[in-house]
Amino acid sequence: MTPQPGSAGDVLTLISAGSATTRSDLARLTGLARSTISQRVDALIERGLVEETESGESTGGRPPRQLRLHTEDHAFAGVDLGATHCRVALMDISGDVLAECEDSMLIGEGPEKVLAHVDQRLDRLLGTAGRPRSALRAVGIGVPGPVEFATGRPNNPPIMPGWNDYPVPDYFDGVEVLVDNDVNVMALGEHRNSFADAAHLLFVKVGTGIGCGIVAQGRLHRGAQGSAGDIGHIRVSGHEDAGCRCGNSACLEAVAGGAAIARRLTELGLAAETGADVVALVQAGNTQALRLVREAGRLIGEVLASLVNFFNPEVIVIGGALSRVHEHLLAGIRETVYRRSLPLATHHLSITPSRTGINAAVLGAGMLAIEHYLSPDNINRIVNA
Amino acid sequence: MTPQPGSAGDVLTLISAGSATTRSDLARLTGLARSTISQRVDALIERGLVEETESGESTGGRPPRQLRLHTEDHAFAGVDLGATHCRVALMDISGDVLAECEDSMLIGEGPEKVLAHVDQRLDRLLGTAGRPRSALRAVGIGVPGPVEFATGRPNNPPIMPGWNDYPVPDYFDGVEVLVDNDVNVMALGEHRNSFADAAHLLFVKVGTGIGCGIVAQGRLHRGAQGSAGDIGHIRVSGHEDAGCRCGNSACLEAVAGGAAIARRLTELGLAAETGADVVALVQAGNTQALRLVREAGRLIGEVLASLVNFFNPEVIVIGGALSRVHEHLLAGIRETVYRRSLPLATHHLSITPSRTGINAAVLGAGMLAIEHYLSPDNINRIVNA
DNA sequence: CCAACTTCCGCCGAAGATCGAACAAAGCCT
DNA sequence: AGGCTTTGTTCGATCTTCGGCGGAAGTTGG
Repeated sequence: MTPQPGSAGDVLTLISAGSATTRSDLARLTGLARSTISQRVDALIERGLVEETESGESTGGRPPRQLRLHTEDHAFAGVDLGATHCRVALMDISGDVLAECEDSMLIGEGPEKVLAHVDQRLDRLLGTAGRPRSALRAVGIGVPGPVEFATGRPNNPPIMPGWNDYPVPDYFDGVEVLVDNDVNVMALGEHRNSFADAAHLLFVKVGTGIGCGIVAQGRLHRGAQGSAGDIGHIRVSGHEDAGCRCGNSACLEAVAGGAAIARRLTELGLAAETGADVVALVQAGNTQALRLVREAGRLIGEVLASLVNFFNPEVIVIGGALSRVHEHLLAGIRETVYRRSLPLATHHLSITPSRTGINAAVLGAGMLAIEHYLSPDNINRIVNA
Repeated sequence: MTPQPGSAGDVLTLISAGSATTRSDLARLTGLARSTISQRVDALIERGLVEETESGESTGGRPPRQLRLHTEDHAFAGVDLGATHCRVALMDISGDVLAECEDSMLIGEGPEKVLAHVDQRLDRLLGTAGRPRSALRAVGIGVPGPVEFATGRPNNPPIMPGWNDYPVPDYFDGVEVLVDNDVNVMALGEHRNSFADAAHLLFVKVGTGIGCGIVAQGRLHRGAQGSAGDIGHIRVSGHEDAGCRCGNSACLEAVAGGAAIARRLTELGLAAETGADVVALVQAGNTQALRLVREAGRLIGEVLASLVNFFNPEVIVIGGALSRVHEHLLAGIRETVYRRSLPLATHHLSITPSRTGINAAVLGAGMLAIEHYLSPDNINRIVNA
């Protein structure tokens, strides 16, 4: 047994969160002696996890030496797998993107083909960024379906033929792989990049379908079976005629999802198949499409009103393909939520479009990887190795 | 500054959770050396927090000395304040009830009167249990309205005139006081006493109104403004004519709460004013009442179906006055939830009546107090004092 | 019944970790 | 220039933890 750890991990957590940028900060925040802090910081610097930059501003005395995560030597990746696309971003340990790429790709081709594609892209991005493969510490992957997070196995995903129960992390070796639902990683990405102060956040993805990622107490809530946030099949009133692929009727997704709007537009004689087509029509100023999007917003708002009463989040972020026309979507959502939710819950609630936009998923997947690597347990393991 | 804490709190947490009953258990679970554990346990014993009982079963060698929380010397109280009643339970540090009492009492009489009543009852119970007032370490109070938990001030409670913003903890001195919504403490009580293994639990109280307590990751989720779980004002479809006191229509509470059922029965010519009257009619075998309760179950189930998709709990517990006729209520709830929620979410979901019944709130309020006192930070403070 | 074995637990020296004080460094202020 | 303030390092004292040893207290097997 090694003697006594000495938890350098807690110190690193404060540095990575940006709560502390100097040794003095750390001493104040942890209550430990300055000498102890220095010792721990030295250990982190020696392991290449932290670096000193030039001196900062003096506050009347000796200027403090700034500390930050050592952004060389390590790399992390976020992978966003959609039904028809694959985006990969290589990041340094602070979450900054070093290189990224996007391809169209069919997830239905099965795990081996898709993951081989991902692996190849990882190598290319590492080359672009000039880092060796050995620098890659962890990879986060968001997939369009339910996943058993602990094992990284998709759990009966409806639109991922061939992936059921496939152990994704086993495909890669020498690097830790975390797999989660795409909406969850989008919620994480948006929270960490834009709303890190919010304790409770909902990320609503409105695309072909509708899903929701939940951040509670700053952490992802996945639920008992990892199926939390599946709001696409919540019933909305007054649409009993709308059948859904899940077998029920009046599901939110079946009346307000991108596919549903496209279908309605088709019935009206307009050419629309996907959410993207709907967006194009709205951007072209088509009033029918605009009306339907706003109406979809109201329906989504009806469901969100319930969830606001139940969950009482601080922020609701609207993302996904249809959020490109978020003015109209948000108008409908806000209108309904503020009318139907309790004042106490809505008083400080803000409902905003995604700031990270199309990057929400890759960023979130990368954060999943980085936070896993920076967890105090893992860092103590590294420092005491 | 004191030298170095030495976190005895973590050890105590394991003992109080029942995860460890011997020094060896603790060494195995924490990974610390046996000698270190012994030292910490000694400190806890010296402070009167832990006691040794007689030896346990041998497993082939010297039998271990059993450890448990020292149940003398400390006392905690749980208080359940309702609109018309006051229940107080005195507990030892392990959560066992030493003495309890119940009175009718009108919360509308205002905080001074009500809290004086509570204080007097506390003294009486302490006398019954033969413990001095100084043994009382913390008190948890559940109140029928929203509370700012951090400060213990009710937040515009609709049925607690005179209590708005009243600093409840300040009324008591020499003892820590935690105030929370009654549904939250009921959820905590049910979780800790009956479903401690469940990570995510919902407690639905069906009484005059309808509310929900949320346990996520084993901890209460209160939401951003402390208003989480307010499901009584979620809209249900097909009841737009039912006006609610909140100003909206078709609220769950306005169509499925005890008061709403009573009103419907009155319209049918039956004498019923409160939820208790409804229960009496059902127990007397009245088929109209029975039908309405079952129908209320279906409406509640409709809302819960949405929440199951969203939150994915392991357990839903049904409590409150109407759960006395839970067979009929549950039938309606189960029927709807299993039909309307996704299979992945319902597969391992159990929906059960409250096991702690009328005691849920006092027990939960007491647990709130005990867990506050046993939090590692607090224990380390005590041990290093 | 006794010896060997297993498990539990306290004692103690050694190895770390942490602290606090003293000191050096590096800027600001007068 | 000299004092003040804040930062960071060095160093001995103190505290915590470790791990080995031996005694305690059972079980198992002959």
